[in-house]
Amino acid sequence: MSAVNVTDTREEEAVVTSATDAAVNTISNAVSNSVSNTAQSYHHGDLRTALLNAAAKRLSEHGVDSLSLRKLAEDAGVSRTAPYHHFKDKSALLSAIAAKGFSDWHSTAKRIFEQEDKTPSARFREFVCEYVGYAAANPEMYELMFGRTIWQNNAATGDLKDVAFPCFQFQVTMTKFWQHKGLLPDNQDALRLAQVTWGTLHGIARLLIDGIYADSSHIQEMCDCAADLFMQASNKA
Amino acid sequence: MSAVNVTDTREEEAVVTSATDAAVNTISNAVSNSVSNTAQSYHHGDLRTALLNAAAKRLSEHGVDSLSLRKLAEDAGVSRTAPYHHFKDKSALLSAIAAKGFSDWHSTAKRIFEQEDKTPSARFREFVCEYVGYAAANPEMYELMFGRTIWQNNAATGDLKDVAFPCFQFQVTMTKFWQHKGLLPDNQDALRLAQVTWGTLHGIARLLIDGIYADSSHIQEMCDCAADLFMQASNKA
DNA sequence: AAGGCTATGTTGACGGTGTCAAGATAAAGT
DNA sequence: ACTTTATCTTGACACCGTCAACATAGCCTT
Repeated sequence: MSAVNVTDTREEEAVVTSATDAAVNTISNAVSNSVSNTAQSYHHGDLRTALLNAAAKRLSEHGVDSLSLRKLAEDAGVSRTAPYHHFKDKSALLSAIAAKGFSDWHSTAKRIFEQEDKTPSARFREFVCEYVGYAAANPEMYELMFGRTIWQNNAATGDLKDVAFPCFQFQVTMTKFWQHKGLLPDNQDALRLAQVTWGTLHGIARLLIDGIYADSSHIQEMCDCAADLFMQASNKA
Repeated sequence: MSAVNVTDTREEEAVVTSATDAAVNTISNAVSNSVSNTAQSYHHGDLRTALLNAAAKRLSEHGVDSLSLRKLAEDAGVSRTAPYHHFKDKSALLSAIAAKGFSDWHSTAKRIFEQEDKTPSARFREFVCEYVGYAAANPEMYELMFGRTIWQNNAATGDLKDVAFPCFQFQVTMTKFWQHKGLLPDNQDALRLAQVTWGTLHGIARLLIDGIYADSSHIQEMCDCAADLFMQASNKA
């Protein structure tokens, strides 16, 4: 890799190596960053989104635990502390990724919910399957979105809350609709019911993701069982 | 604390400090370890359980994220790598703590389930509340037991699985009983139903612990709602 | 009892992490 | 043109898990 003769001082060697890395990474930036193709020397241009992209990639490929600011900085061809000019700390960066996840899921949920050509019952069932399916298909993203990493100690960013809360609210909206349509019992408070139904999906998703006493070959059956259970409950009320 | 004059070599200072710590911790060991009360110089005596105790304490007080082998070793008055003679790695130590948690919970579940003087319905409701209550009261332990830290990549120790699986199995046993008593729908496979009911409790617990759109002041209502839902479902079947 | 085996404890070292402080550079506003 | 501000840099610090090599002490065999 390096043609530099080995010196006895480690500092010099380190400097040379890092300079080489920087050059390599600048090239890879030009390739992956479809915007600018001339090598930018000092300022990156759009480091924030570059970091988020690199993070999303690493997240899906190597899991949330392998996300380090240093690696992301290296991916973006930038020094280790550069990210701090765009994110307060690691948690803030993770929050930003999760925010995109919530935004995406919110859209998906809306799309499913608003399919006028299907019966409410069919949509309800589809929603259940899609929810658990999304979690099982994107375990790392799901883990990040709903894991304690982001939410513990009220560490969630304001930005994150702004995106996540409407997503939660939508769950209540749907619950009310399903209650109205007789798919869910009408004798329960909508908020509580939303928490419980969502809790069920969340719980199933986590048991699947963590591989605790449930495996992905039974997703369909578990979803059907859950949907049946809820819809059966409505017949009594 | 130390009357030793400050020397210019850090190594000496470090040695002195660690020796002092060892003495202090030996005393505290004698207090908490009811077995031996004479100061042991080199060998700890029962480091394994001392580590587990220290871990349990740190876990409940400062959370699972603050658990480091180095701190635990220091708590036990022992050098940083000593724990490796009792646990393969950090994950193994965490597994051992979680195993105790499963064992404890298994006992609690059994006790609730086997109260002959109460109706099955009352016991079911109590079980739901106790489950969520336990999780909310011991969030860090619950997080450790059911979090991905231990289970990801099939990293769970054989010992852990040996304790956890009977715990899971018991959930199925109870489910069958409740189905038989007409508290849960009889037209569903017991395993699936166990996964779904447990998933519900698990999901509610996690939403509460992580503070996601649910807070602990509504535990009772949420548990009642969940119990109602399940029991209502049985009336149709 | 002597000697060796094994369990247990020790320091040293390595590579990894998040984060702060202080300085360098370039862009943007005056 | 000068200054301010945003961005990026290296240096440093305190942690972390873990391996390797060595020290000690208890136990077991002869």
